[in-house]
Amino acid sequence: MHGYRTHTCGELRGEQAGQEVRLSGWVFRKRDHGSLLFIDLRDHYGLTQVVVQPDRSFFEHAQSIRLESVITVTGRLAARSPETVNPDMPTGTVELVAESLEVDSMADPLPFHLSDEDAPEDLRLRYRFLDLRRQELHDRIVLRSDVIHHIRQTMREQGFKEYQTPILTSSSPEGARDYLVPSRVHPGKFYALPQSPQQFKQLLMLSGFDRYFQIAACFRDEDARADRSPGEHYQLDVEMSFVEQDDIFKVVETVLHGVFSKFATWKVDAAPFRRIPYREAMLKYGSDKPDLRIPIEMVDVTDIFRNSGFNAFRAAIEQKAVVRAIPVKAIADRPRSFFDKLVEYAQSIGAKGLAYLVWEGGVVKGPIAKFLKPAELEALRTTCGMGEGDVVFFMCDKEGAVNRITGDLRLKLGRDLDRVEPGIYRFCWIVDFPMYEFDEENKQVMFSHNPFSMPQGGLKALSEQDPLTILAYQYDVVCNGIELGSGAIRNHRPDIMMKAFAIAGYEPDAVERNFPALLNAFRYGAPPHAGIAPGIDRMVMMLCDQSNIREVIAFPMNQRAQDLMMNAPNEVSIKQLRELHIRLNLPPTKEAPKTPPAEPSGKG
RNA sequence: GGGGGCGUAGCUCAAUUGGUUAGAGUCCCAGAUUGUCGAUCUGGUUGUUGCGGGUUCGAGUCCCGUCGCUCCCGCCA
Repeated sequence: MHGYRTHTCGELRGEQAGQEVRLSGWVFRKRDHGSLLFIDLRDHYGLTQVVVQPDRSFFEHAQSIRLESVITVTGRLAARSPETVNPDMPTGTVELVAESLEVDSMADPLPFHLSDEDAPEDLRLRYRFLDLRRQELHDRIVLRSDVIHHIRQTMREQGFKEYQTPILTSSSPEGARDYLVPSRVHPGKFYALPQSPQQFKQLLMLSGFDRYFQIAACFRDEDARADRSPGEHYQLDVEMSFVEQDDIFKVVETVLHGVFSKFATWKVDAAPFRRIPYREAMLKYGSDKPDLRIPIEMVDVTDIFRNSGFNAFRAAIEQKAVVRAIPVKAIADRPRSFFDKLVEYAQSIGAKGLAYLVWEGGVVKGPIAKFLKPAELEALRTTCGMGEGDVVFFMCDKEGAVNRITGDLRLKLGRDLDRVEPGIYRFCWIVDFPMYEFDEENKQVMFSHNPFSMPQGGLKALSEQDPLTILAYQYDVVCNGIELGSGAIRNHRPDIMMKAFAIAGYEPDAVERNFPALLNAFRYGAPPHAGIAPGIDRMVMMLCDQSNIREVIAFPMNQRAQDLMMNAPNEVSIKQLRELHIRLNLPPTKEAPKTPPAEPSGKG
């Protein structure tokens, strides 16, 4: 007989009754009847009830075993009598009658209950190895593994091969903050962890590999959010040669539709996913990652208000403000407090105000109705599709502010009115992103996305158009209001790239210096290529219907980018620092600002 | 860097308007208990109310500061 187990804790059924079996696992629950002891034994696969009879020599020892200790039990598998069957357990028709019992590892009392959902998160993170024993989290990590496996399989089936790329590479000036790794051999020089394998995957295309994918670790030193883990995250990194945008879309639609259909119970939008130009998304949804489950679409009504009697809007429009309508069906019967609170909320997120009109009882009511002529009201009614009982809210401000605030209000209305379509994943592509945007802070034109994207119209557009009107072959895939991934048709022409960077204020030698490999490679025969990188963590998060990304990562860092279990980051020895030619220059600590800075030591 | 929320026993929570010695469940410890499956019953231990200061006759409660966690903004080509 095997030393630890003949079966797992999840597989025994009535058919094996009478057999001699051995199980190993954790003591999940104990029910001590004094002259009879039940132990629910748990492993990765399930739960099996062990019975210890009072005449066994190890009975008292078994009574004293603490929860979560690891034991090995040998005995005869017995069918339970009908009245003692537990229909809630897959193994509920049998139990293991212990003939011998070995404690492999006695557990200390736990810092929190494994059954308890509400343990404080810092405690869960510090004892993540315990937290991971909890069924829900355990299942999510298993699901993550299954999702990744399925993705690899689907990509292989579509003709892709997985290639690895370096983790220690060089820092590049664009994008997020880099994680840096000092070089011992080259004093004063640093490696950077890749923010993504962007340049490597493009180089693989230049090397002729044609169809690349990788479940790639990406490292960005940026602050966390609920859906953004600090430190590292994983992407399904994809790159293809000799393709057009639609080829990328088709591959991604196959993967995403496949994964979401296989692993989720919700319905999934059929491919091809809806395509929405960036400008249209910003107007209709106030966002470049619209939640299409909410049946509210904004409408531009600037022209109707341009010459109206509502002076507040008219004056603002003269100062280049726009007016957007948020039409909402069937809420005229809401109490006054509903509207007051919404106005208050709008102001709290930066709105100057929130006007609205109510179509009720055959007339138009609301704070601004008296300023508008019948023809203007009629125009608003038809433009916004208003009927009896409907309400339209108006927001007037500069376009950026209007988009941000109406986009926020749309999400809030959808949630508060319970109008988010349940049980479905609504996918879309956002396409035609602008190539550049104007950076108000530095008063200059900058890339709005990936600088390696191909501008629509190529060199001609770069030479002749106002940069802010140039679109890029740049696209995002979005699901239920969450950006799952971003990609682009790459710019494989050095001449176009130099021009594109020049517009964003980069001298040619600066471009050469920052991207030497890629630019150089482009001069030796570069295939047109394109790619994308959907986020794995976010995918799994959505499949589990979790709002926090830490819930789908086995060993996540906390919001301040600390691993509380491993105590990372931590101090290193002076010897290590000396080898790296590094001397610390620490800021004064906050607790004791008056004490002089400690000797730059870093012991540990 | 900025804003919001939270912080009471190992864990989950309670504590009237600022008013007695801060309670309950769970865990843990001891005992009882032969069919439970969140077993049950009896008894017991467990507190710098995050920390520091202030107001007050009196602070878990009010005020100020600070620390920690978290959500958001900035940031995330």
